Amino acid sequence: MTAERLLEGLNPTQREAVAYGEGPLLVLAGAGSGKTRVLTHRVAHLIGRGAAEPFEITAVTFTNKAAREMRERAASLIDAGPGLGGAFVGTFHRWALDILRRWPEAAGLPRRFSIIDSDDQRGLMVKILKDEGLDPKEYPARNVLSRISGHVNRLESVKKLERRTDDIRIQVVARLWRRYTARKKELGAVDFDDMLALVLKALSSDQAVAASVKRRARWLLVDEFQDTNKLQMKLLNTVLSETGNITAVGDEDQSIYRWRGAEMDNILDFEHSFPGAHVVALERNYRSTAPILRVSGALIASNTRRRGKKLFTEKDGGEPVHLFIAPGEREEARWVCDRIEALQTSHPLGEMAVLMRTNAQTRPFEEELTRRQVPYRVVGGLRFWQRAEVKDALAYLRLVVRPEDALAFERVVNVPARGIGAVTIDALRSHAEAVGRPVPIAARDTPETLTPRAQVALGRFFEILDEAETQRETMAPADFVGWLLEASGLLGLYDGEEEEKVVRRENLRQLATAVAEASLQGQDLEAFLDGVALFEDSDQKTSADAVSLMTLHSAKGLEFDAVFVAGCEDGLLPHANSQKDAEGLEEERRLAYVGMTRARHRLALTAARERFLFGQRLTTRPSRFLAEIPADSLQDDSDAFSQIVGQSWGLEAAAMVQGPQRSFGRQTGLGRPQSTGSVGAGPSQSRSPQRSVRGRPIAATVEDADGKGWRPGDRVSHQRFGSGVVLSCQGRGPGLKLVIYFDRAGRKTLVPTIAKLEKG
DNA sequence: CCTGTGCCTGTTTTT
DNA sequence: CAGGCACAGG
Repeated sequence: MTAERLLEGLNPTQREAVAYGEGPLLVLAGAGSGKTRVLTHRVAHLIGRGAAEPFEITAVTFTNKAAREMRERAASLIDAGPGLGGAFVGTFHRWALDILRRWPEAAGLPRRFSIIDSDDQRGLMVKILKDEGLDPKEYPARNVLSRISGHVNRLESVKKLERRTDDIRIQVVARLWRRYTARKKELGAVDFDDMLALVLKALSSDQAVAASVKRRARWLLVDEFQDTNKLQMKLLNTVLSETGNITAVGDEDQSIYRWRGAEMDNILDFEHSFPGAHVVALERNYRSTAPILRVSGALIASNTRRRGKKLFTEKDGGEPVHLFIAPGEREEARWVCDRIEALQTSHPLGEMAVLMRTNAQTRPFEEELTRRQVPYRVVGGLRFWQRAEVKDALAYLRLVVRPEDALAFERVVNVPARGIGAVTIDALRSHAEAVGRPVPIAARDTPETLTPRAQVALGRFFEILDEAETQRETMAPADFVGWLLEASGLLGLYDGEEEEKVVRRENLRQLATAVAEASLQGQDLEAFLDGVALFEDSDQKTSADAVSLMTLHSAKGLEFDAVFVAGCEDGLLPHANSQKDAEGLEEERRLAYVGMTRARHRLALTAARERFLFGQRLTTRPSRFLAEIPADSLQDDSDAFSQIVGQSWGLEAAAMVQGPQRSFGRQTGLGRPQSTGSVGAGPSQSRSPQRSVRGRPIAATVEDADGKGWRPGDRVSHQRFGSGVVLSCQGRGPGLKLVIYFDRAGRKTLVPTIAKLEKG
């Protein structure tokens, strides 16, 4: 397409962004303002007007989904085929991995290195903790790892940490960090953070590498800029050309990865970091109706950390945003499904989505949709590649590709069970250490310290691997995978007709299919495994006509005709773990905003007054976000009872969410007060609505030292932690401890008399 | 050395 | 409710 044609059909601000010349450019792209359009057109326009050769363009995104879309759309504009004439369009991690695979030695990596996922990371850290004799409760592996990750992403060194001699815990983390780094080096493995950090290392240690990468990044484009962290920012700065041709596209209102190190300052202070930067704001929204924009705009206006922009639409009219407050999560799902079925006549199922804060929330929706035989798909969630049987199969493949892969070896040397247990593995490890070689290589010596039985078993295992090596030469990749699944005995593990086994066999079959597809696209096994490590989904076009269920995080960048944001309850959205500081709360608000702005025509917000949490039925409270939306912008579809209740539960109550909160039964006078001062299972308890737990025994009341009765489900308030709900009671009398889930502070265990707990 | 059972605890979001 | 983990028995 010619350069002029590319500007046609764009609005003035879009055109300005697309046609802008050299130097830093920040495009503030509100939700639905044509961000991808601008990005892809800019890529095409750079080439079309002769400013750039395709291979001088590097465009990075955060998700594979976004990368794929950008690639496809750009390809259709520049008619250079799917290869984009050599332009790089992909995720940060793919970009990094390409560099590391090409120049591993510049980054200090072995020629063949492997990538470890978060499970592997955890496994390594657990071992290190054991080794150090540390209490895993005091130093949870995941926690330690996320702290390390935070340091890496903030460009902080171990040395800096070690200087913090005032804090023993920090010292411990520093030591663990060192050991973790050393362990990865031994294994020839890199984690996600390493990928980016090591590219930085390669760029600074090797001028030739730096020159090559920089040449290809002469025009640098960055999507979702609001989610970049310090490390990524440094990386961008390092490869940036002298003319500073960076195009950053983003929206601070959609920054949702603070927990992963995202620095909103990168977008808020862009002009400061890149002097002379040109800023274009895209505020015209093409996606949503006016009511949807009004509601989402009202919500996000409560945030303080923003540059501030106001989206507008030229579209008139539109369905009002609906609100539905259900008695429980089953009813919530039922209502949503009613709506979905009603909308089905005018919208394809693929254009509808139910969005929620946590993955666990999909359950009732899946059940309800299944019952009604409405096709759905869960996006993200328990990932295909993360399933145990798939990871086992991948471990075999990794061993074939990289025989020295110790992690893969240890994972499957005894899968299926061959009589190689912990004792044998330990012996192999010490032997490996003695000869100074990786475990899987050293294990070939079949050391005599092993029991005869283990020696034989190990021999058989290596026979399989050896044969695999020969088979691989003669077979097509997919056939080879099929053969390996059979020969390894993995498939045999799931013989039988039980549901679970059938599913697992099916998953393994799908893996083989994925390999076949990859090889059709010219990928060999190595490339396939890399793609898997980066979570690149093999299912290219999930155009299936099915309702989408997914988290708010996964929904970013997508759009649907109809969107349901479910679980608008305090502690869930905003999530209890993110309410400790104002920053966390603002991010939750952005998350809700992202969800709402996915909708084109219809948006509904739903909540449940009771919900299963920690295996118990608990009374919930409304999301404070509901109170931040003008009531006249919402159409309350709750049933008559819920509407009365909703007045206090849903809207007014949310407004006073900071203060002490009474349970809904009391406020409305529809239920009886909950066991105030009364002890034992009196009649009042079984009559109040939230007590009637579906077919489950009603928890007994337990007295504290003052004779006050407590039991699971009671709402309580605490001076510091605010309000919450009792999960369980331990002991009685003076020794009574209550496990409480606080809406804001999360889970705590308290002695009621000491903590001065109050009811309500 | 493997497997099964029962207890316990923890539950956010993802490249 | 679920997954992880420790322990006991085969």
